[in-house]
Amino acid sequence: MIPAERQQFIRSALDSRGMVSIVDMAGQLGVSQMTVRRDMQALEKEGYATLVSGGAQRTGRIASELPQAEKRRLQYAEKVAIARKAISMIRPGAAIYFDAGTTCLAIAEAITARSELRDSVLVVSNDFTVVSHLMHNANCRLYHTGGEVLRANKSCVGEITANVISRLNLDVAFLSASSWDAEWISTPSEPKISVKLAAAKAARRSFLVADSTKFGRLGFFNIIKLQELDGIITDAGLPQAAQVQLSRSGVNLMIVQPTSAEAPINKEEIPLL
Amino acid sequence: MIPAERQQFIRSALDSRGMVSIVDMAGQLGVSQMTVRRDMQALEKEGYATLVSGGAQRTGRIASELPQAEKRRLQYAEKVAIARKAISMIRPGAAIYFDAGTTCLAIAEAITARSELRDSVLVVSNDFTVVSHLMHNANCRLYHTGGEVLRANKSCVGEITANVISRLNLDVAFLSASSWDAEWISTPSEPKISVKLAAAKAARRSFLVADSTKFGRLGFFNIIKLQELDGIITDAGLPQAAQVQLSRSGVNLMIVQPTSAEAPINKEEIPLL
DNA sequence: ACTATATTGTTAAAATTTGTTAGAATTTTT
DNA sequence: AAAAATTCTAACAAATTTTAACAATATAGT
Repeated sequence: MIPAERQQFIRSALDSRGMVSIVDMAGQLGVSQMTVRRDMQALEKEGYATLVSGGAQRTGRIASELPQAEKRRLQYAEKVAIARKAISMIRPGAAIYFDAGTTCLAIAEAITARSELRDSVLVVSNDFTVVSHLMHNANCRLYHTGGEVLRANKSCVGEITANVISRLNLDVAFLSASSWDAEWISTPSEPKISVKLAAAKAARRSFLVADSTKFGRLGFFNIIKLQELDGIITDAGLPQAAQVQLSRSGVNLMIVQPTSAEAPINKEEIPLL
Repeated sequence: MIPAERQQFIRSALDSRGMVSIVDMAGQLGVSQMTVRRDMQALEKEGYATLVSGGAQRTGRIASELPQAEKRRLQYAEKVAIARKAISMIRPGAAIYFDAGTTCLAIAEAITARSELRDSVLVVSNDFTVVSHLMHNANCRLYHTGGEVLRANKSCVGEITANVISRLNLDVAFLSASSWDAEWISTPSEPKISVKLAAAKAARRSFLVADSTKFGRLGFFNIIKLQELDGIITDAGLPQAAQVQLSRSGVNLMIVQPTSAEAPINKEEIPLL
């Protein structure tokens, strides 16, 4: 990966998140923090970002749009850690399905940081944000599932979506979930069921990727049993009791530790009048 | 492999990725890094790229974003006029297909300006920009066709796309074209053929919407005869001879007059997210 | 076939980029 | 306010990339 590429990655992260930390970028890009710092200095010189303690901030944006609290709520660090683990399941040239959601988006972003994967994989997704990201930041073969557009999710669901997926042969599918417990992945939304089922069936291996805050929540419809998946990737926030119970019931539980610190600390924002 | 061929390979890699590394290209092309470097120097001399550490970067535009925005400004008044006419073919509650392209985007924009249509119609499209616009600015039922993502167009094409469309019942389809003449709509891109054919077949009525500058251009593949469509909506720039010839051959030709009011002012960018 | 010209590969030194460290400065916690 | 943790700076070593010169190979013209 050449310097210009790395800086482009930081620019794109900056665009979608407003600010990024040095530790985070260094982890995702696999380079030293010093290198990231120097890249950010370059971005500052060209006026794209300004350095703040621990990272950089996109210029011409009000920080209160993406405050620290928001980021915590989104469990960003956990998602990056989950993404890092998920990436290790992917070999160059693999055919991958990404379910809708920010966790899967984090995996897609991680892919674009790896030049050996970025252009060799084949990606299918029902999520517009994921497809958009890969459309701009990778050169892999890329498919959208199509289907009925769900505005809230920026994704597609329903029979058409499931039908398209069911005709594919995939190496690995990453499923997201807004609710899961010791036994099931569930959802409140009926048309998502067939989509996730189709993806799990179409892929040789499928994994649930979901941060621990989603655990214990209950959707009205049960989708698939955890045992039927090839693994669950989640963070260490999962209660000890649940970890034991899941492991015992034969689930391949992968717990990741969010190493990279959170976003750079926000200096007090001066409200412009 | 001759030098010109190699440089073309690098050019196209540069087109789709914005930047490429020397090591990458040397590996893919099976030549020494020095040779790739010299090729890139040649590309730099002709102004196609600039050398950066470790590789080369496409000059000008950032990651293929300008072409789309640029296109949008082209023939803008004509497209708005065409859109106005197209809108008159749509009744509230209609099921509509929009082909890819800025002309169809203009129609979609026109729909969101009509409250009696905006939330009652059902829209299907293979264009991400069209879907994104309606996702944000309307509340209608909305479907994306899915399929293989064509980065240059921000749209989907291919067998999957055509197959999804073929299972629909549509009231009206608006087809775009980058090239058409007195007899045929044509395209240089093979996977677009089946998509347009499927849309024309799935819809009770289908129209070609294309500004007159596209007339007389020739794509390698002929797609569909103009007589098979229910109408052509184009602007008054179409040569008089062509107008006569088309009308005589039984084509329902609709000529619109772009008003000067529709000046191509800085139209805001549609967020693709 | 033979020479002239252009293209490609190889190498070594120069320049740049990157990683590592240790101490200074800053921010956060106690 | 002091202590602890983190982040920044600067300097140097290590790795990579660039440059430039030359040898090897290919191509074109006579």
